Amino acid sequence: MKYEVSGKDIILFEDDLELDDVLDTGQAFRWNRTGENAYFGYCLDRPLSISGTKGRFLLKDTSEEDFLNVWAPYFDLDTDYSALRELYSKDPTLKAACGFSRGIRLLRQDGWESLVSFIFSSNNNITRIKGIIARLAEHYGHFPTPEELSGETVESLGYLRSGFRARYIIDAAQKVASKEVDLGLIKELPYEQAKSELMKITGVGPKVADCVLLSGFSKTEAFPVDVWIKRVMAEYYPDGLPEEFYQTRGIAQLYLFNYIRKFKGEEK
DNA sequence: TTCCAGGCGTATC
DNA sequence: GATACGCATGGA
Repeated sequence: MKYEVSGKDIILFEDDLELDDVLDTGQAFRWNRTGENAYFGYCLDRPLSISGTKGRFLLKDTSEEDFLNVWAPYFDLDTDYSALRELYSKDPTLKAACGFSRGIRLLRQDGWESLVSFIFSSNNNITRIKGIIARLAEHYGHFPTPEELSGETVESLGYLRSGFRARYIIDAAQKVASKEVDLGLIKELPYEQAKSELMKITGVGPKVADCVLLSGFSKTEAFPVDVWIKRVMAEYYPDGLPEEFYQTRGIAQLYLFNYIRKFKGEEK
């Protein structure tokens, strides 16, 4: 990880990163494009303006402490994505996907924020998901805690216009606040058990659970299967993904998802 | 008007 | 355990 401190800014040097590939592809829903290769957004309640491309990035008005404690983990800067792409390139489809969007990384988000976000993602589109989460954070003046949300009702959440998902969010907040679903424990549990725990929440099925485990709990074995990935699997992997990718197949999924959606999606 | 959006819960077999 | 269907909302 290479970086320089420049006054109140951080200059980051990272070849395996493009902001459009990580902040605008449905991994996280709290980033808005402010210009070419420039975004403003949040990790929980920590704001950031970030811009740059082709190996050089500017993180504005932050501190070295926040960079090392918040943003370096968030952008997964300790993981060697060149090595991962080299591994994936043993497979022709993944090789094409890796070449298509080289700037992809896994965003390691907060577990609770990730859980809320992906519950809202169910049978929804990215624009609306972002709108719902923006209204939620604006309403509270910060990203609400499980305790705060557990006191809400379907009626009191009406302003979100989140439809049938409102009751799912309340159920999630209540179970997390009461530790019926212990997010601290989920971090420690192996993938399969962690998935079962999350699925105790109404509105969390296999796909949402995998998204949350991948993004919110760094379980890279989690492999979210949505309609797009179903198409990839049917067309390219009728016998399943090669076993050698199992441990990091969630990251492989990010490349495949972006590839099929942006590239194959045009053909429809 | 109809269809769809990074699914899930429920009923039914 | 597999399959069909409804679900709130809003954009195309």
